[in-house]
Amino acid sequence: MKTILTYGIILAVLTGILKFVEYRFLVRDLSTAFYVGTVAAFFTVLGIWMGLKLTTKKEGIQTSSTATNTTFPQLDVDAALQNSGLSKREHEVLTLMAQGHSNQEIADELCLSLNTVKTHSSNLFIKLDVKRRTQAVQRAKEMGIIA
Amino acid sequence: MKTILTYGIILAVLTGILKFVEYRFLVRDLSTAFYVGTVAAFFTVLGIWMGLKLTTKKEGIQTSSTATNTTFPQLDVDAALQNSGLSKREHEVLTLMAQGHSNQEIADELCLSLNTVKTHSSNLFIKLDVKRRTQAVQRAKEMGIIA
DNA sequence: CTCCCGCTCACACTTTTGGGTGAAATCAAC
DNA sequence: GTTGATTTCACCCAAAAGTGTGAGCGGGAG
Repeated sequence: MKTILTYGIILAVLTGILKFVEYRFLVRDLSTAFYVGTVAAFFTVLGIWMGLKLTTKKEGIQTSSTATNTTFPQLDVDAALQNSGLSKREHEVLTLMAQGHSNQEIADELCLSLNTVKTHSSNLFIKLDVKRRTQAVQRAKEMGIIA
Repeated sequence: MKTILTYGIILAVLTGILKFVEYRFLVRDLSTAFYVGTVAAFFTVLGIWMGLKLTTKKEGIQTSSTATNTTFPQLDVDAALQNSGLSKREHEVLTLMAQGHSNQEIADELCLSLNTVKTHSSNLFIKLDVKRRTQAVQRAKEMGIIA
């Protein structure tokens, strides 16, 4: 969540830099091909970097469907949440649950009470129609709603 | 190897498209900002896609064991058990554990006492260096010792 | 504005899980 | 024949997990 926001800010800053470079381009009359190629290469590298960061960051946020991605990863996450029938918080709990964390650890990482985590887990168990957390992880992986 | 070549070809094709778009840009006199922004966004998405493809390569670890052997099937099983460091019973408990069963259910299916299942699970936790059953399932799947 | 839903938390309770110790039988190996 | 690993089980205890109820709060829909 916070990371995506960070990437958004970085992207905005880079767009600003782009404008500046563009200004210099118009003034100094550089080669158009060179300029565009540089921009393309730069943003390709940026994209690769973002991809690396998003995939290696504790598995917490996954795009999960690379083929249909046309804009930004968070839209994919939202779509995954909606078709899973789970709320945002429940999905977060489930994700950490699948990483082998205890309820207490989940509570600490999400800054919640242990009771709240229990409530979320109970609710998502009902929604996933399971009785234990191991089954929930299994089901979630089958449905592709977690990494 | 082949993937890198594929990406190179894709990149070359996209560069060609870029040239074409550039030509259209010079002819039709579109907005420079819009054009550059489009290129930047496009290559950012491309980069993210490449990053995802390049990083999510080694997920599919095969368990093998079943299809290859034609003479002595037990050798495969024994080999899997040995390189996992688990005993036969511990592996059975782990397998059922990964299927989301409770200790009581495992005890029923293996015709064991609940205490025995607990003993086996505790021992396999130590051998897998984990503290919870969810982590054990995770680790076991990483090691490819269960389905 | 009211109602519903999601998020939060508490409290009490049961079940499950995990840790520790001990111990008996078996079986293979040295 | 002793040793070590495995399998089996018991008992107790603590922690974690799960269930049920109730309740306050904030946002979005009607």
